[in-house]
Amino acid sequence: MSDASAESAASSRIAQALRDDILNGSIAPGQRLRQEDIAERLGGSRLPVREALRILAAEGLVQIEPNKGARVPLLDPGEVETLYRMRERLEPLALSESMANLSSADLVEISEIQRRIEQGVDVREFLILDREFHMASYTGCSDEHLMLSVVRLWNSTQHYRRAFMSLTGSGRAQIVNAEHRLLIEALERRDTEDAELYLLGHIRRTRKELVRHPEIFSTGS
Amino acid sequence: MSDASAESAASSRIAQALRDDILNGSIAPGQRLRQEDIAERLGGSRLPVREALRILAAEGLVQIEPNKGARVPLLDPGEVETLYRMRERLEPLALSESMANLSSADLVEISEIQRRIEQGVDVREFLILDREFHMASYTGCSDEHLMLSVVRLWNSTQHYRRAFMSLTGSGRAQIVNAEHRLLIEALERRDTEDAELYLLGHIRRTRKELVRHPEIFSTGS
DNA sequence: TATTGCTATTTTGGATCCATACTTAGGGGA
DNA sequence: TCCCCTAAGTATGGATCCAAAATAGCAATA
Repeated sequence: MSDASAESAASSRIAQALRDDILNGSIAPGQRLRQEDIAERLGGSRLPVREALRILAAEGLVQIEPNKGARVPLLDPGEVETLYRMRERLEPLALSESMANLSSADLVEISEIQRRIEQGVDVREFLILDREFHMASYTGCSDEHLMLSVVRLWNSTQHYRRAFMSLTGSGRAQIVNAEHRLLIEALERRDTEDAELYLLGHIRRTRKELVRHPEIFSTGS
Repeated sequence: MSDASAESAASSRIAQALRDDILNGSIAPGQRLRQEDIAERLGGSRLPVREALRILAAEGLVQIEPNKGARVPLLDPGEVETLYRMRERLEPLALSESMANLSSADLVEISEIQRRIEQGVDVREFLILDREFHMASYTGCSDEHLMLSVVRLWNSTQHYRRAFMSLTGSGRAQIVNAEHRLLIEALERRDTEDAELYLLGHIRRTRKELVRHPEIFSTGS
């Protein structure tokens, strides 16, 4: 996951390590990130750690308060709901920008990811594959600003997606699979309008499910 | 513009100074930002300058390449068009989130800004007032993520807005004023649907005008 | 016993110095 | 004359040290 990019810069390497830790749940929201601890744990001095924290702050993965240090943001239900509303608006745009450039090989890969989702239903695995599925559908979108915004939204909500899945199990798998299948079919028909609509519905339904489970947001650790 | 915020942190102070310079056009897109120059010009050592550049990179005002330093991004027409499409999707959302919390005093202030726009039509002044107008309409939106995204979009496109206005003059002032008036009237009626629609149309029409003037993007400096 | 104020420790912010990578100018060869 | 290669110069990345701010703990008083 990390050896593909040029591993030269120390700050990038540290940022990548912290990013992984935050996204896979090793570092929980609300947790404070002390510069010296990170420097000792990941190697290097405190300076590249500070740069790394700035990089992550730009991605919305940590927030920095002057003289108080960095911590993983702890979001309330309203904030997550707004982040999902932003996804509803931006991701259909990313999809429409992507569709014209999607090769048939891309479509095959998307279908392959969905096939794997329908086989193994481990929560941890689902989170990874579901993200891969949607990101694969955006591979044709070459605009960096737009894709960075989309990634930011996924990053910021990753923890609450995992909390939701861990809580409810994979009971909603059938619905998700149906939505993904409809999306794939629209992509194969090259129907931008339908694809945007299915994607909007998919995200919106997920948002409504999330807000019905406020217990996700209890600081239970 | 800058003495209101707490002037304590050096990196924040430097970031604010650079932000002003970039947004008002003193530093042009494509221009390289040498750390030592900035440190000497604004006071302090190179370290807070590096932090400041990271802050600005998070806002999309500069881009940092490893071992190659920071420069103001030089966008092509396609990128600006996509940024405007993002605005079309996100800003109506920010407006709808804002409207429920807009006081009548807020509405008065918005009208006051528009009144000033219709009086003085200097290009530099228009850019400031137009931005104030729209930001004032979002004051009721308390979501930081959403507002940060909106500000990022305005920042990234600021230079091209100025280039467009400088080129075409204020010939389109009548259309802009009409659109602003329609928006204000919808806000006063507390009609979220209409307000979103007017705002979408306003941004979309601006986008179409921008893409009709590719000469804005010629690197004429 | 609870609260408030002071002190000591921890942690972040900033400055200076060194190493490394890029840039550019100059010279040599085809 | 043009291109490429080399080397000097310049700019960024990183480490260590020092200063300032915040946090936590302790004590004293109401």
